[in-house]
Amino acid sequence: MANMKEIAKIAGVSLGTVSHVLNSSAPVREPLRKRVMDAVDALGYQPSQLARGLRRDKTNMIGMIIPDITNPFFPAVVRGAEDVAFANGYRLVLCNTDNDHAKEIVHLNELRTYLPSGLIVIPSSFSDLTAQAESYRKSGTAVVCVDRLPRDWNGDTVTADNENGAYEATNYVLRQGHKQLAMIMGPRHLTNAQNRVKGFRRALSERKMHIGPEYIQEASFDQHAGHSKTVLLLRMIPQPTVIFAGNDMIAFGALLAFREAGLRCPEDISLIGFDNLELAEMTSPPLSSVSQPGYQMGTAAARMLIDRVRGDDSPAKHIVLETALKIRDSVAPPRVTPARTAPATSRKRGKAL
Amino acid sequence: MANMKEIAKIAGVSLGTVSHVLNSSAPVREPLRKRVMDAVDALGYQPSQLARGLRRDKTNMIGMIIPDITNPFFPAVVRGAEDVAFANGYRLVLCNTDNDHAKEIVHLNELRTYLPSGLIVIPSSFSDLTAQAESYRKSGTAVVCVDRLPRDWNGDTVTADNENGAYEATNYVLRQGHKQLAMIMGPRHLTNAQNRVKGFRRALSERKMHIGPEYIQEASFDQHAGHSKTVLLLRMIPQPTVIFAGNDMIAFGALLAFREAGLRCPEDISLIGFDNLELAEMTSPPLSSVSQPGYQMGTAAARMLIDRVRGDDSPAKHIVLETALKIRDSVAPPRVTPARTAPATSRKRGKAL
DNA sequence: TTGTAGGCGTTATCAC
DNA sequence: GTGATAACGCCTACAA
Repeated sequence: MANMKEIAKIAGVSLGTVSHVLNSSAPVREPLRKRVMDAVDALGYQPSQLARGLRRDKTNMIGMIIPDITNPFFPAVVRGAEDVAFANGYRLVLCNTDNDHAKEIVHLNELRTYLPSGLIVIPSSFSDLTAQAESYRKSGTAVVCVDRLPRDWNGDTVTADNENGAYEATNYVLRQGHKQLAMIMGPRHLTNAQNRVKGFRRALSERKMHIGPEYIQEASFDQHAGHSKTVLLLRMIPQPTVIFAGNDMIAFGALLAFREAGLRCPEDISLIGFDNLELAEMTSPPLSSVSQPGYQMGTAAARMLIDRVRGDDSPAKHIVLETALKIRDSVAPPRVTPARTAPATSRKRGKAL
Repeated sequence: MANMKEIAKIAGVSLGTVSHVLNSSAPVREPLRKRVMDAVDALGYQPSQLARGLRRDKTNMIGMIIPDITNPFFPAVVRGAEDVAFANGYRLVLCNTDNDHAKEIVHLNELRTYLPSGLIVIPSSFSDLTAQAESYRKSGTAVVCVDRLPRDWNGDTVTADNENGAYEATNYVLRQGHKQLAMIMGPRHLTNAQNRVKGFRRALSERKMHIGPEYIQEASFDQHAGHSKTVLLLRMIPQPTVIFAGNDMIAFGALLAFREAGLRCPEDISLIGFDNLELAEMTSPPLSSVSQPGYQMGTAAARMLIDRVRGDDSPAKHIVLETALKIRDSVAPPRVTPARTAPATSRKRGKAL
């Protein structure tokens, strides 16, 4: 790999001059400048980011930490962040934590030794990310938290309006006449899951409705967990007439459980999700879901981060993006059934009793 | 950030000794060693990967270049690669090319200046990646190509047995009695798409069947393209009774087009995909698809790469992973209809004529 | 077994 | 305007 010294020799100038040309750190007379540029082209020279980073105490990397690249919501966020970062000359270094707190710490620590310009984090838990990130910021590295927030986090954030999204979805379901609602929330310690429950509860209490705590199940944000919690809910009496899934992956799992139980959706039981993944419209039936602008969350986070890197030191910003209810076919009015009795179509129930 | 000099001072030893302790590059007597380790712990010292990389001419990064993080097949491969890389102390730097050749080159060039240990590439096209990668390898950086191969590539590879997978899927469809087949292949220049067509053709020609070239449509590997090519195929006379989609994203688009055209799948028209994404079982109807082990492709690639980094200089290896036909509900025997006439259920056709 | 010193490729500071 | 030169943090001969 060519280096500056070679360029200098070929162009017949000093090393310092090459640097000045490359960084416009000082005006250089045209003929010299041209000779340098020619040599650069001839050798296909690219400055070593390693050396540059070492010297400047900062690289053009932006570290991005996500819980699970396998959940399609996150790639959308990543794409948004990547697009903005790339366009501004930054490169995204992606780290997957697998929702594992320990792995998150390893990544955080190691990433730091690469002196990234900034960090975009979708925390894996409430973690003590705050401490780590604080230390990042002390060393001049910007950090933006996205989607969910760690405990006591007081830096920049980009989130969706989870509470309101859930509130509106719940109201929609209630307007359809449902009385027996259930929710499969995400992990209890994640702020986005918490806020979705909050919206759900608010809609209920505004109508003076109350539901037992067993109708709000906790589950990790994946299909498998969605499936097993749905099985559980279907056994309850009275059986819920609608399930609000904390995210679409959970909803997909629920759909599977319905099918196994011989329940038709939405005739026998309704379902609504959160995220509005691209695939929500492909399922059977097409899933109604609260749309969350993943791509925009990514672009917003990256833009904010880059502003910080470039010197914006205003107080912490909190961007909250709107959600939108996407109505498809998975919610219908409940069947009319005698109170306190589960619908006759529930095969599972027969077994459970 | 603490550095070795500080450690040396606190531990009361020289800088060299610290290095020796950290890298076991020379035996150090226990008391000294302990003092050094204590200082390391006390300061939470982590060696600068930047400086280390500069000095060693190699970092612990593995660059991974993928076409589109948004297609769920790729994240699976990434996860596989990440898991193996992480477990071996390497960090994956993910770059998204957006199927854009120019972006691929930018990433390739820039990544190199970070001196990664190796590169895992899912090429965005037949590109002249070969030239670039050759130059990587000359500088001692291992490169493994996954899923699709660039023209004239003669280095290590990990692919699925695309031809055979397509061959078996086609045979399955033929056994169901279909005579009017169509295929929406992926991009013509991608080797995986080519091989799937090859398998498709082989199955046909073994039964002495012939189909017109207009029944093999080219499309990029996404839902949108799948949709529009399906619309096109549905207008043809005779209308195909089954569509073989080059991948599941295309199949999802086809499903949407069926729905718009008022065609029921599989009663009116059958469909089969490739990849067997997790969501294939969630669609309406659940999609039959050729399963491709994405995660394993990732682990195999990473393992191979790490072996190379560690000195394996045997001749180029080519790992080909088996596919498996996953039968669900999207293929049924064709309707019995008068020859040369499209089924009466095709509304689109009415318009097209 | 420990310590010293040179250099990896840059950039920044300062003479000229 | 241009060109030396000293860091940045680390590793590694080699000397002690």
